[in-house]
Amino acid sequence: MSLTHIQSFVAVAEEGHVGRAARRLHLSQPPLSRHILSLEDELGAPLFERTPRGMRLLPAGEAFLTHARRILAEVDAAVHTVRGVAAGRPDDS
Amino acid sequence: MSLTHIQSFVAVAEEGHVGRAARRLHLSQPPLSRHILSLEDELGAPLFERTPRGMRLLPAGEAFLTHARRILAEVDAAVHTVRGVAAGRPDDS
DNA sequence: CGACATTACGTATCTCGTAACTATG
DNA sequence: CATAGTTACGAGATACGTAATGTCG
Repeated sequence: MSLTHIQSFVAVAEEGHVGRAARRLHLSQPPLSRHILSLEDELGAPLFERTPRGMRLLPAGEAFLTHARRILAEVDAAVHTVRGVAAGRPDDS
Repeated sequence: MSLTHIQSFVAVAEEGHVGRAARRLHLSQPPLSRHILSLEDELGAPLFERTPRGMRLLPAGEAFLTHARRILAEVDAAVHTVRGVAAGRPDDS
């Protein structure tokens, strides 16, 4: 599992379509589709239901989405905190 | 930044040596050293002070360590939650 | 057949490990 | 000169994009 896969998952969950999420991420559909499949494979469970209209979150996907957002937010916070501390600002982690 | 880099950082922070952390991660020194350098490059600030005895955390590194542990714990929680939900257990995220 | 996702496949990029190098007490 | 980290470099693994292939209403 990589941060890239997690970002891809969040984009697909929010857009409901692989194609639309791909445009948002400046990526083509196939790699993005592979990110999701690889994530599902690694977790051992499907996260989306495939419909002719696109991708709909399954309960496992909803659960993962909550954590995924927290992970990405934490990464962001880490970056900002380190830059702040390195610049001499007090640590607000 | 990747989860691998973050795991590498935590191992080096905890061991205080690249070489020892590399053994713990079943990796050789050079890739591990590169993970740290690449992290520092991406964050725009050094995280460790290099001493003849090994690596000592700088304040920016201490700040990053807190977040890094939180990120890895959150990833772990995500995996367990998804597996639980997929197995029909209620979501305790 | 239209609107999607997925698979095939070749190329570019990344990442590893071995070996060589650098630095410091 | 011993002990640490870093840089060079070639080989194997990854990940991209284009094109082809499902799949389902």
